[in-house]
Amino acid sequence: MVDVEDTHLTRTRFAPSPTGMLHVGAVRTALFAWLIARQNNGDFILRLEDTDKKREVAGADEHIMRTLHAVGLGYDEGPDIDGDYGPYRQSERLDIYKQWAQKLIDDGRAYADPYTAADLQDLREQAQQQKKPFLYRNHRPENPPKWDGSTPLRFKSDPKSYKWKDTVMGELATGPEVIDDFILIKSDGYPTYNFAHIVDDYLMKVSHIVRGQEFIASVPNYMNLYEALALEVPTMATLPPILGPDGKKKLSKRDGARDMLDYLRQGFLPEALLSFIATLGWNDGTEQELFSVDELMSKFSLNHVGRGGAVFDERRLQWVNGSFIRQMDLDTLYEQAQKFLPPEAQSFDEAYNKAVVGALQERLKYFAELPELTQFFYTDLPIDPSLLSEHKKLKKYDQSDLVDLLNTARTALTAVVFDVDPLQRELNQLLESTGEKPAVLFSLVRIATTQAPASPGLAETMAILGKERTLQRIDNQINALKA
RNA sequence: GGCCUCAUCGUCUAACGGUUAGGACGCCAGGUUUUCAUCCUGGUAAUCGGGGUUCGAUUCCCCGUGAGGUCACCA
Repeated sequence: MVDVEDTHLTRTRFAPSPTGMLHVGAVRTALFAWLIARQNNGDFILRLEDTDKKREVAGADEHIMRTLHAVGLGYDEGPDIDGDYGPYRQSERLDIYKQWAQKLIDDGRAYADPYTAADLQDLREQAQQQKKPFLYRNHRPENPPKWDGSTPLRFKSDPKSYKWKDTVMGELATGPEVIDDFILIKSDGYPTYNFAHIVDDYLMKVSHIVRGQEFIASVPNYMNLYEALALEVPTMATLPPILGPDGKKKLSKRDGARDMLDYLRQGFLPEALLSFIATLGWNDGTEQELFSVDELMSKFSLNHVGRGGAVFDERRLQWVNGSFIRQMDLDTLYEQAQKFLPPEAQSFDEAYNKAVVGALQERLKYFAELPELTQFFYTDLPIDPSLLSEHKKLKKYDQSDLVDLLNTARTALTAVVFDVDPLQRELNQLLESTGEKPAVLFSLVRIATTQAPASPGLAETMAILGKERTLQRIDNQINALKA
């Protein structure tokens, strides 16, 4: 009995080859596939396409799995998560491909390639000289030898026109001239992507194929093979490229395509990363700019994915990440940010560190900025005379005036409870009693207590630092000024 | 070169043929009793070109132009 539920189940896959790290482009492909599966209560599969032993990079498989988990794109089946359709590494499915290849041979739809590499090279050059595209099928051998696995096995194509619908790209059409006899199994016994992914997608019951547009030119050939194998063609969604900063070429390592884990290591939030990446090509038609994972889940649609390439703009990512940081509650923020605090933070208690993180929440773009921004909370920085001498207001004051001002402030502060509100009140009081503008008085005290070019609000900063250290630092500044 | 695809501010993008072409990032200016940041206000800036179709084209069609992809025993 046919299980109707089962045949309609949405199953998507992410199928990288383990040749290196995962960058934005790959993660976006994974994200979209993951979203479709999740919104339809379906399954998301990770399949490792490790059929090119020459390009394979040791450890890349682990790296890929780690990245997906870290970024929150969990999969239901994969090399490290058992499912009913494994194994999930193509190198472990060689027998399966052989069987399907044999079926094609038996049907007269596959044959041994008798040419040497040099032969092929010659044929290609001939074609090039005639300014014609090279088609292997024009040189299809009349009596190919029986395939013994020592030579490539080729698909015997059936050239024809195709018209198909791509969920993202729309109606697509090509003529028979793009159909050719491609290699199914290489002479090393491994299948090509072109063959293996079709077999696997069928066996793994994949319903939607989401992939980059570099494959679009091959789709007609895939259709031809699906026909030869009498398989139903899954829904196809072809994503536009993610471009480098020049807005032309596809983003590459050369122009800054970074390992997704780098962003995590730098303190970008997984959810911010996903929100940003999703809007590289997709939007929900409204003016919403930021999306939680739940919102992506309910709002995402392949139909709203644009067809043109999108430039990856890291400044926008920073803004997105900062916005997510600002939305977090302090406990969650602290939990994720604490490991980015400078090493000195270890000798302070949690309440203190949490207060520091809280003070920075309004100005953080990503956590790796934390050490630099919080230095003065953890160590007494040396007096930096340039902070005063280059200050646009303070540089006009005599050192003795500054000393007087600091002394006045110091005295007033001595009697205050070091909490934000009392401190702020006292500071305001000082403004009145000294008749100074905040730009003078507050700047002076702020510089004295932090020795940093920037810091959170003065009252908040002093409250965290505490009375003892604040007064000590003011004294240090006074002494430096007197010397 | 053949084939396929794409084209709105610098960038991400919105606009079921009718809008002063909208929003966001960035940048600039001003504001929020200090700095940096946040936040608020304002400003800057785009429909690749040419033809059609239409009362009316960002939108539909054609031709250019530009860009990208592909034409592997890589995926």
